[in-house]
Amino acid sequence: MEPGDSTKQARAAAQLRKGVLEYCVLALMRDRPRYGVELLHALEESGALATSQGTVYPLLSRLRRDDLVTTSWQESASGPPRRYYALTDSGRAALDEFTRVWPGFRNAVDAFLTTPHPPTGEIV
Amino acid sequence: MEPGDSTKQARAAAQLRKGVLEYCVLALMRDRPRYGVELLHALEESGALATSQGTVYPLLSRLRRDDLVTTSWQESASGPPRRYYALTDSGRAALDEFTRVWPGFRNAVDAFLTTPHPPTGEIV
DNA sequence: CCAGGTATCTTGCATTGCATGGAACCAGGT
DNA sequence: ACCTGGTTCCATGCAATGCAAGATACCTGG
Repeated sequence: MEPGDSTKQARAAAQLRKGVLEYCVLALMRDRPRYGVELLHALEESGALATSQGTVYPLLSRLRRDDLVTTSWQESASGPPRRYYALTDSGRAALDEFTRVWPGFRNAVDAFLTTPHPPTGEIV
Repeated sequence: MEPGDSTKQARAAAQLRKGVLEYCVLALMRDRPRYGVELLHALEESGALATSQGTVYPLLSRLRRDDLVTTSWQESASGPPRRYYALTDSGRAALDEFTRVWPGFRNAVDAFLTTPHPPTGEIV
């Protein structure tokens, strides 16, 4: 999916990311701290959630503003210092909450897409 | 989930709906035309995608503006006339497109939530 | 005639993904 | 010393979307 793409497929995918990206980023921080470009690459490799710096950095700013993550600078051997993002207790709670809500949501969408909606209405 | 609720759970669910609601509404019209309140009730019964009139009617206006649906007035035996919404060819194409994109997206999110992200990095 | 249920729609706001652009740090070649 | 390219961070402005709140209108029954 190239930048600037505005096909129907791209639009659907872009809208899908809304609200999910935040929690996928939190999930990536679950087992260890991460820095911005690292998160970007991980999302890229997932395929369906590939995005850009212009999306990730404002998102990370919001997470920090809402106290879901804390940050710390760390030297790098191959470039400028990196800002690492780590989950706070609130961040972990938000991730757990999403993990609870997600299956119900996913199944509801699956049902809408696969269940027939008969012309006669459901069991009157 | 009550209106005006602003718990973390409600916020996560609200963001999840973004971009998905449009296609669930299209899916509801797949087998027969529907009118606004009917759609509202169907979403309500699904649980995870319950929403309000203030969301559905602007959405339906957008669908009509983009030629994804056509509308026709029809008398009702128990109230004011109803505006029925039916899929156009473009609407059906958009729904099919989403149906193709959705599984990949769903599986990607599942993977982020359930796959461990080891501290040592993946297979160096 | 008026109260309540059904049905439609508008307005304004907050949130969010994104394109674009900019800045700083480091290593290597010339 | 200079400059090119890779890496890393961030800000600004726009468009799309869900939502609360409010407005309008039709119909039936008391």
